[in-house]
Amino acid sequence: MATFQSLPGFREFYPEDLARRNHIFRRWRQTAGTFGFAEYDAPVLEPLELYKTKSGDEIEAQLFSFKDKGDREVSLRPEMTPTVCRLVGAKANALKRPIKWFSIAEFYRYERAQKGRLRAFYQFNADIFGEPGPEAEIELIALLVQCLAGFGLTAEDFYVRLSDRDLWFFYLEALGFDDAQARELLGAIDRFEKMGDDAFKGYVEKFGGLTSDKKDAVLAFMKIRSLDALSAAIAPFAGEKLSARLADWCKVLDGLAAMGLGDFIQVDLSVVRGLAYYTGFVFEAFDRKGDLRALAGGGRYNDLIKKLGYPDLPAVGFAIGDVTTGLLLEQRGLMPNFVQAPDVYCVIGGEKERAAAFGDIHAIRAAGFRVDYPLKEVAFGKQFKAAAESGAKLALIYGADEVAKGVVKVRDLTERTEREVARADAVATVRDFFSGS
RNA sequence: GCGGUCAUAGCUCAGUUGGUUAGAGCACAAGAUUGUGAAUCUUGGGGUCGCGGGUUCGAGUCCCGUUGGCCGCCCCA
Repeated sequence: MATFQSLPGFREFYPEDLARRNHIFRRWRQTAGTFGFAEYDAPVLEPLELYKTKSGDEIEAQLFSFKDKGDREVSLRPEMTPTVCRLVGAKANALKRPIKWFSIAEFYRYERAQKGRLRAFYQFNADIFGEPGPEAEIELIALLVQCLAGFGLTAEDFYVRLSDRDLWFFYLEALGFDDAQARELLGAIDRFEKMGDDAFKGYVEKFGGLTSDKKDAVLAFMKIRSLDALSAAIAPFAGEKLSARLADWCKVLDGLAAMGLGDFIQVDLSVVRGLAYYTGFVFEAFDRKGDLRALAGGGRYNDLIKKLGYPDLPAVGFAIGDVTTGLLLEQRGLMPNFVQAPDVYCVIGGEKERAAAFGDIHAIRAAGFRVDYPLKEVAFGKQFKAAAESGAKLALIYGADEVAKGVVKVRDLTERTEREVARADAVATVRDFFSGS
């Protein structure tokens, strides 16, 4: 038994695992490119203060934080948002708007690992800065959908729940709650799906009770699942603010529908997101079966960049995790089986023939084809077996007879046919074979 | 941080009321087989039975602790 293990919640990527990870990353990167997002990267290690400023001192319990040799308080990054806010904030006045950026990076959180949730994981992050209108939400939610649909997932497999913290605050204010009460209630709503009525215990303890008619009003708002129901619910409090907000909602839903993505979107006011810094639209992606935790989450955070000490810059963004995405793709049979098959496998008679084969092997590789061959002298029978098992389409046979004649035997491993070609034509023969197939 | 549950070969697992030197299949390697394909047969390497302690003449098996995995709670950027 091995003496050393990887740390809890950390993964090791054997070649097959890395092939799956790369498949996910490749699709994300390609999709973000088609949406006109530019890729960036940033340090893995950051000053601890960056996260405390953004999320409060309590966050330290969830961080991989420590003191470095220069006595600096540092932390491995638990998320990208503060970092990207710094990058954008530092050059806020020099960057062309809208700023559309994405990254694929590893993050670290000191928490108990569970299904779909590890201590080290990758996220695709996408953000739009400098656009206060709902057009940014359309663009980002469309990107989110395509980052999952690109794997072959459909509206049967996952959906995006869309909600709005601004509307919640308007509504709760109209019901007579102050700001502190409203924030506590949003926390309760966030937990309600899991805990039921117990979710309101914290509020009752803090503010000494919740009348049943007000609680019913909150629950009713939370159960809203359509735009019609939403506009009906806020109609009694109609005002300029609310009608403008409703217009934003129409814009987002109409825009996504015009892109053909209507089936992926579900109005769902029970989504509020745990974090306090979200300021408007918030959204989360889930699998339809509902046996996985969230696939992705995001929303608008217009005040955060200013809070970190930079110019006032509106922002909206989301992140998709690699763990849950991978689980869903496995569940739906959408994770391809990756085999590292060579294009060509060389069968080599003996040490004398090896030199001749080496010349061709290198030339064919230089021409861009994947070539493999046995490193040691092996019986012919074994080599043919190895050639078949390798998954190569073509075998090149360098036996004593062929080398003496100045030819190489080319065997089509699928058709089980073979012919001899002049050694000088070996590269051209391989190229022709693969350009024709 | 809390609770439940599990841990035997690279993988899946068997291992009797505690009893000799811990097994099988798959995988890997060698041979049968020095010129043609996923077969077959033979053979081999691989285990401090997660780790530490205890009970016992004797522990993979029973007890305690610990580490790790999985599931749930807290949290979820």
